[in-house]
Amino acid sequence: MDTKTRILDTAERLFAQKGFDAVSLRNIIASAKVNLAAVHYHFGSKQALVYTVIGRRLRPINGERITKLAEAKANAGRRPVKLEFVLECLFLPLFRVQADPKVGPAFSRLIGRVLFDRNAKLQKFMMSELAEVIPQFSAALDAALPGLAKEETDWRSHFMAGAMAHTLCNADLLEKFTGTQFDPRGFETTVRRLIDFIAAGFRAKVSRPTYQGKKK
Amino acid sequence: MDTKTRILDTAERLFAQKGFDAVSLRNIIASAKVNLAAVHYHFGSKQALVYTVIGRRLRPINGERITKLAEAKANAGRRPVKLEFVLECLFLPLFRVQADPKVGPAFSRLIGRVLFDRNAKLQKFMMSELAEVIPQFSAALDAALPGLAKEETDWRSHFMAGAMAHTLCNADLLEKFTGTQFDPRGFETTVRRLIDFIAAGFRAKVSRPTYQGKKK
DNA sequence: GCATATTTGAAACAGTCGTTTGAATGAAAT
DNA sequence: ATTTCATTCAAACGACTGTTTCAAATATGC
Repeated sequence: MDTKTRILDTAERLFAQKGFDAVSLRNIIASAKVNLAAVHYHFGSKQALVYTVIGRRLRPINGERITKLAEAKANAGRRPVKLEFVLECLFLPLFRVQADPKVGPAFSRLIGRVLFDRNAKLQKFMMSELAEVIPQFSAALDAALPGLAKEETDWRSHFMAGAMAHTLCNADLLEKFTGTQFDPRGFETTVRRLIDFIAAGFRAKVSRPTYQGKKK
Repeated sequence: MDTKTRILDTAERLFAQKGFDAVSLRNIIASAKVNLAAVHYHFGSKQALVYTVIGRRLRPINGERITKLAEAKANAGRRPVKLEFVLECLFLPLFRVQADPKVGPAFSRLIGRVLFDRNAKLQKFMMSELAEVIPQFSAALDAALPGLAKEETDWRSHFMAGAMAHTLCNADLLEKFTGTQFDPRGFETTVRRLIDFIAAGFRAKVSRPTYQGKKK
């Protein structure tokens, strides 16, 4: 395996375990058994390495998400895609990499971590990576939830993002807090549980609606 | 104000903004206008400072959570406490500090951040701080959800934790992703929205139950 | 084979990190 | 007034950070 991908794979693994800031380039090159300068030669900077690590996996995932949603739209005809199907298009491509032996559970952790990372540049990068996905799925959710105020849909999408990110990168905490153990191979079950939960949350009755006039 | 609390307040604010690792002691002492050695004099180490920052706010919150749950139990008599009330006991004490002018939105961000921080020692500290809260609320949730398998309850608690943490510490992302803006004073509305969503999620029908024999 | 790129290598760069030291200060107690 | 204690201060410690430099090694094209 060439130096470049050895760096990428090792960085992915270590970043997923400890986070971007906690892992130094020297940690990576020691584990990957390459020279320190190789990182800057191939990637230019640590920041660029981070982007590359994220991008090479996230781009295909986001592509698959959009393809699947387009298929679902085509199958649904004029009717909106059912909420559960929208969520499946969003979750399955992402969680499937957990079971991919070439990738393993490392990357999905990493993605969850990015969502919670407070780094202006990293957030900007992530936003640009999601530039297609967000509006498409946001529209699909709105269509699947007729009658729900946009503000409520937005908040519930926010809750969804939190549940998803937490499930992705802190699966080990489930065991720690509750004793129930996590099986990364059974990602279909995880996604099924997540969809059950999130879909019901989206469909929940708004108990005390916000006064409409408050919105500016 | 004395040096010790000035350090604590400043550290809390900066930690909430950028995270524990991203903020150096020199950042803190510069902003707090105290001497560098004062941190080690009063707290011993950065790690101990982190624990103190978290503990001084989290302890009262967890106390209030348990008190409120005990009250709700007393009011409910022999019947289990309604799910929404359990969630309210869990969320309200935590989200209320957002509106406290003495505390501000900084700390709630910080708590959300801790949940997602991958630091073995910090996680251990957090577990010890939640040693009372977790089993009590776990039992209350189980009681409020008769018939739901423990494994499902655990997973849904996990989803809840993610949604809660994300809402606490990444409220600004809501605006970034959706355009809907966040008002920290309206924490009751936020909690109401969160409870609507989470309660419905907990009550969702299990679409394809896991084969019981699989559990080892 | 030789010249030309491309890729690696060891070493050093300037900077920041948490922590420690020991002297200077302040207030309180005798 | 003097001793005693708690607190503050400037300075330095060694270790680590991302990045750069430039020579050595390797591969590529002719």
